[in-house]
Amino acid sequence: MQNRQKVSNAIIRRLPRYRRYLGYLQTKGVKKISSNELSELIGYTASQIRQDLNTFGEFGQQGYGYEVDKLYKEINRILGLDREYKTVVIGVGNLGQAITNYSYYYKIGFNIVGLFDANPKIVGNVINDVEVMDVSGLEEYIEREKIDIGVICVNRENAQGVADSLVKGGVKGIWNFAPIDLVVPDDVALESVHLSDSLHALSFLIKSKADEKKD
Amino acid sequence: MQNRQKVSNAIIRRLPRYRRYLGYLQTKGVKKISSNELSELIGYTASQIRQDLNTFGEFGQQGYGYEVDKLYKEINRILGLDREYKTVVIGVGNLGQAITNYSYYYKIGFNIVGLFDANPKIVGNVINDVEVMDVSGLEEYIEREKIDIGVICVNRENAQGVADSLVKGGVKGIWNFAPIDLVVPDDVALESVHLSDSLHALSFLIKSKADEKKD
DNA sequence: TAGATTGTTAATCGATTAACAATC
DNA sequence: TAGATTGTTAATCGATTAACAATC
Repeated sequence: MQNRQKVSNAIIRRLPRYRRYLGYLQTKGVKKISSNELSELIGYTASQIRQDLNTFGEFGQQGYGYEVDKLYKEINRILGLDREYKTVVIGVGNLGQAITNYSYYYKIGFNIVGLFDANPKIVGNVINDVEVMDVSGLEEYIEREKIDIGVICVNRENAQGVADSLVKGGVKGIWNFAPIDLVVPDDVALESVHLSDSLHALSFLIKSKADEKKD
Repeated sequence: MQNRQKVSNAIIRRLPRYRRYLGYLQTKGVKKISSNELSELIGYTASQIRQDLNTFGEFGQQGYGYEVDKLYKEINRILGLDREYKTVVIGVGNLGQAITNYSYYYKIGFNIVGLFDANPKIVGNVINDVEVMDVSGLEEYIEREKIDIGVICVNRENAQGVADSLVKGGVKGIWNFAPIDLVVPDDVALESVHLSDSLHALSFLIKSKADEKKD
């Protein structure tokens, strides 16, 4: 119904940030906010904020501003956070466990119902009440349990294979932490967190700032 | 010397990706590559690749292409990966430990020399041969040991305080994993990994793809 | 009503792509 | 030399910002 014209990536990346600030305003008890006030807080121009929001509907009131509670709810709905997602994590090493615990702690609808690993020493362990299963049964499990999201925390070499199993099993989205660009069909959502890319960008920024000082 | 005109964020984000693919080509024994071939592999247009590279110098040879080894080295240099960084991690919970181990494993110059936590039960533990210190001594340690990078893995509430200590101690860059937009002076590099933002973007993408199917 | 602020169109800016001359 | 491919300028595209009419 909403996105007849595709939403640009730039807007998609700003949406979760709007959500964060609106959540913060809620805890502060703020009831209404204008695009100008929000601009000061979040750092985008007021114009951009109004443009962004109007991509999805008319949430404000002329001469008044936006109701914080209402806007927060709308953005949750736009982001698809008004429902629950059955989630599995594949690869229960350090990062996998951290993500599992993180998601467990921060979860707002991302229920980790299954854990998978290839290491027989780890299979059978229980983390946050969920038993670690052998990765060989992944595809069948995804299909049977109608899993929505797979979180890939295995190494680079095994990541594409795991992604293939997830796709065959029928997941709707993949959250990838392996340092590789996965190939998935067009109807499967893919979001990758490339930690090393991020660290290398930091390194570049450090170098740039050092160079600036030399001027 | 290099960036008289500021390098756009879009380019900065592509640089680590060039590095990844060039590293891959190296392991495959590929000696030379043209912007067209690289385009096919990495998914950027050949034109964009040439534009990006020429921001930093002339690395190719007309009529021939680019030498993989040389280009890889150049990009490492551009990214600032031709040196070592003394790094500390603050907050040794699940995520902090995962990042510590990850960095330890993937390190190419990011040496984790110090770990800090506020929890007395964790202080004194040893992880990868590094002892966990009390966060109260952070600033003094940063200054004394001339630490380059601080990795923030504490919760939202304590993140800005830790960042302030890091800045006062004199770090050059901060890698932040807390779900908050930190404020740091202009001469300190800041790179944040907002895991929940990333997960929410995934949620949005899943919803978008579901909506597309309804057409 | 007058003042404020949105929703939306128009103008600007920056990034990407195309084209081609330079040159290996 | 001829063919290939870079380096670089020009054209296009898309995203951001400015402006303002609509309206609460």
